[in-house]
Amino acid sequence: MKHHLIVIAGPTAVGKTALSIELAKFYECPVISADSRQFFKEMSIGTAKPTPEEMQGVPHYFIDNISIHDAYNVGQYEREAIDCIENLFKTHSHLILVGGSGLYINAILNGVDEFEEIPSEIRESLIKAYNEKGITYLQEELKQRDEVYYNQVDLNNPQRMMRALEVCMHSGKPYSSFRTKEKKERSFNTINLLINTEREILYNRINQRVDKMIEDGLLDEVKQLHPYKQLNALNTVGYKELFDFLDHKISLQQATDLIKQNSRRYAKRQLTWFNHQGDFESFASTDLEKIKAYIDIVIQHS
RNA sequence: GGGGAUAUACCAGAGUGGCCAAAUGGGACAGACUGUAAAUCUGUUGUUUCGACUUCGGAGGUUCGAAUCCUCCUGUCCCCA
Repeated sequence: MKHHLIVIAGPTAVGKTALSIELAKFYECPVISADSRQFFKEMSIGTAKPTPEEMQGVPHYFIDNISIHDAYNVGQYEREAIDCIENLFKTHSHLILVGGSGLYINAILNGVDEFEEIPSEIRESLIKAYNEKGITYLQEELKQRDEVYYNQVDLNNPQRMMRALEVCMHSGKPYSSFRTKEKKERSFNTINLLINTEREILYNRINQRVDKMIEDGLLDEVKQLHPYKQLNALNTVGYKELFDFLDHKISLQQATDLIKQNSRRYAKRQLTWFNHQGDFESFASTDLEKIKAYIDIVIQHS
């Protein structure tokens, strides 16, 4: 019988974590995280990482596995997580994948294309050139090196164009030639669940959770990380706003209001992703019994 | 009690006779997404059967034409008493 990866996706603060732990206890299996910010051991309160008490003894993978000073990316995550999953399936028939990072979940479900690691100097020189010559430089370079992708990308998005350019420059081949977008075959089945709720309820949950984070000492956590605020890992909702407070740019009240607002927007982006990029069965986070029933049916039919 | 200022779309705020359904910013809503992804980027935001129609505190007036000028009313703010 084929193994089953139960995938729990959904917007921030819907209750994915609690649900995943409930299911993990029921199926007696570990949880694998697909949350691009809970990887970092230095970030806990602001990422709503489950505490040891909340985990209730359920083993979790890809939480606290790296440092904010490490370079990390989806490709690496895919390789490591697939390894981890295949290993765990040797001793488990079910596994739970939970997280809100659409791209990372997609890497597990479908895989990302293979790219070589790009030396960081290439990116640095691109950033420098972009800062000096503006976005038209990136557009023109890209048109030269990869007209196919040039016609696909959002030409206003410097991040996307820089990534494409660094691949072109390093490999000598167009970025688009690597983008096969082929779905990878996996050795296990997946059961894709989207946890969602009414917008108003979700927003209330977000607002309350932000207040709770502040009560739980988010500001202290952020103070510790303040010296490293330029690191990419810390370009994160809940952190960047409080850095601005620590830098006397805004008040604490403004910062918490902004965290709430940016979290709401993040949630919306997540929903857009899951609604348009994947094939998920929707549930409310409180539908534990319905979810189990659904999982059973899917397993029986596989 | 006297004097002055102000009233614009969800909010802030431009516009001071026609080029105004009304700049800009914010918010909200919607979308894109393959190594920064909690990131990065985009679109819409009076109604509409897309021809038009109703808007700029309220009521009148001037004008070919008003968010813009005049009169009165209402609200808000400031100064003097």
